[in-house]
Amino acid sequence: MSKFYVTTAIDYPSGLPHIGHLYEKILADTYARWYRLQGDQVYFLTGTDENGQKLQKAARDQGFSSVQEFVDRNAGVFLNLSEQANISYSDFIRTTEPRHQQVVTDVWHKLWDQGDIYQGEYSGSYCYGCEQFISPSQVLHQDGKNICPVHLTELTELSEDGYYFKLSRYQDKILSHLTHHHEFIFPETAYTDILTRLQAEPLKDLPISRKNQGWGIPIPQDQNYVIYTWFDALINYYTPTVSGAMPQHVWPSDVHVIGKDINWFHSVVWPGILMALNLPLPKKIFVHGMILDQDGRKMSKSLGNIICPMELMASFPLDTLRYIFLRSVPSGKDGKVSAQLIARAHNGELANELGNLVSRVIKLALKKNLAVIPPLLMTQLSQTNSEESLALYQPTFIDCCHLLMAQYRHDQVMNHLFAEISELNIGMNRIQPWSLAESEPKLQAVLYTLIIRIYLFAYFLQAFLPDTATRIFHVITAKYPQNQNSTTQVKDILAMMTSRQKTQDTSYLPTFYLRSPDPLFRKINLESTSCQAELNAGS
RNA sequence: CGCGGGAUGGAGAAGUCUGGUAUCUCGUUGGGCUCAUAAUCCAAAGAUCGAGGGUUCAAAUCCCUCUCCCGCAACCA
Repeated sequence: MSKFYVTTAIDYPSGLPHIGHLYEKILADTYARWYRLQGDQVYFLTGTDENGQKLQKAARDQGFSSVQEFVDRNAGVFLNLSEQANISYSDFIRTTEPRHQQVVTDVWHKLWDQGDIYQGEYSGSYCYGCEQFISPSQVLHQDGKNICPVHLTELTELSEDGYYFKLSRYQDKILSHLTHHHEFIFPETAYTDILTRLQAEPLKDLPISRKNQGWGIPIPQDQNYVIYTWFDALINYYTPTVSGAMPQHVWPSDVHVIGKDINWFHSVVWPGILMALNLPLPKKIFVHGMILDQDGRKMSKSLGNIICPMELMASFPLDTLRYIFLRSVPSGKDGKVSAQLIARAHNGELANELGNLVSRVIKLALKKNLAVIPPLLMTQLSQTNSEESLALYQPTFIDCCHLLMAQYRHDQVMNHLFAEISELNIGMNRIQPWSLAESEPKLQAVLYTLIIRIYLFAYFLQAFLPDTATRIFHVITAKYPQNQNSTTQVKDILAMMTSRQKTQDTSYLPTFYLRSPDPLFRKINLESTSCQAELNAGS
């Protein structure tokens, strides 16, 4: 049994969750569920990034006297998002927790002792209004002056003492790791992006301290400073593996699921820190795309096209949202999402194709007095197979899914899975089992084939649409020849099917018990459907 | 000349590396079936593959130029 450690980025709770937060959690959750299904020991970390001056400022602006109180409240909102979305995380980390502060402090000591952290002077454009240095990329230029993008006032050129992480020392190692591990960053575009930037100019050391204004993790030997948020935030992935929440061997992580705006930190800065600590690097940085609005524009407050995840979840079943995020948004690329697109997929692909297939198969069986369907002899089953080309099972199917999941192409796995549904609908129309008499063995053979394939489909669907899978299992239950638990049984069946397909042995196949189904997906009225957020946008 | 991605039937995408009758989904139109959630199945119509030029027997695909859209640009997290 192997382990699988997946993380999301930790959310910065200065504001409310947006649709990207939900998307990222659903992605990570799907991989967690997938590997759990394979029997792996899965660790799934998500959480909140609670340090930084921006939070302190947000708390003050919103009239909170205590930053901690503000942070507690907002972290609760994000925790609630994960709960509402049924995210199967195993640990929720908050960077203000003592366990994290302890690990960060230890890391600081180690890096300081070995000379990877040093004191230096930082100079840049400082804004007294923001009480911080403004990044050169954000500074506005007007009449030869540097202007603060927030306050629109002139910036002051200042220099102050601070602490630096010697990132430059690891330039060659990072570059070498990237060139030798093409698979380190997915997708390709995110990989080349980082690589070209790394090759373009030498790495600069990273300033990792800020003036202590009463919020943040203090620098152990210098209480005048706190640790720069990014430096402590990245370490969150490592924290649970040394603070006892997870076994130590869980590190290195198998995948960090992140958005592209923070790719640099995860693909360059984080490896640098880990190299300095002499720790193995994550196996993969999975950079997902952005959720865009119907017109392909980034959602932003100024455009007024924000879709609130909570309202989305109130308007649509969770599995419908997962379906859109996992299938319609291509893995590693941007994708468009709108209430209309969601409703269309819900009614078409989910209700009409999947929901209706389950319904028509079961109702047909019940009508033919076959509420209990035992497996037939293989000669009878394979007759259906050869004459009507409706196979009991396709051996390449599973290998294909595994391969694609390992390549983080969950969207293509969804395509493969739902191709099953299409094939079964087509096969059923071709064979027309409703015209067969109850007494004909062929009827039972066709129904058995249809049902076992829906059953296996539902088994894999558990990673993607867990609620739907559960409801399919509710109407199709399987009883196995030996009394083993069903999870391992399905894996056994698959193995058996692969190895025994050409033999006559069907003794390992389960008997299916059917129950009259409620609709898996109720239709959504396209006209009346819209999210409150979209109404607000006035579109 | 900062870096990168994109432009393909009405809509959304695949194909581009490794040139060779342009594919899929939705939508539209016609037909079939009646087991099913007015569902499903079959078929048809519809694209000079962003613009221009070049290489080639042959270009969505390779080369050059241009236009438009979108990200990123490391001390904001």
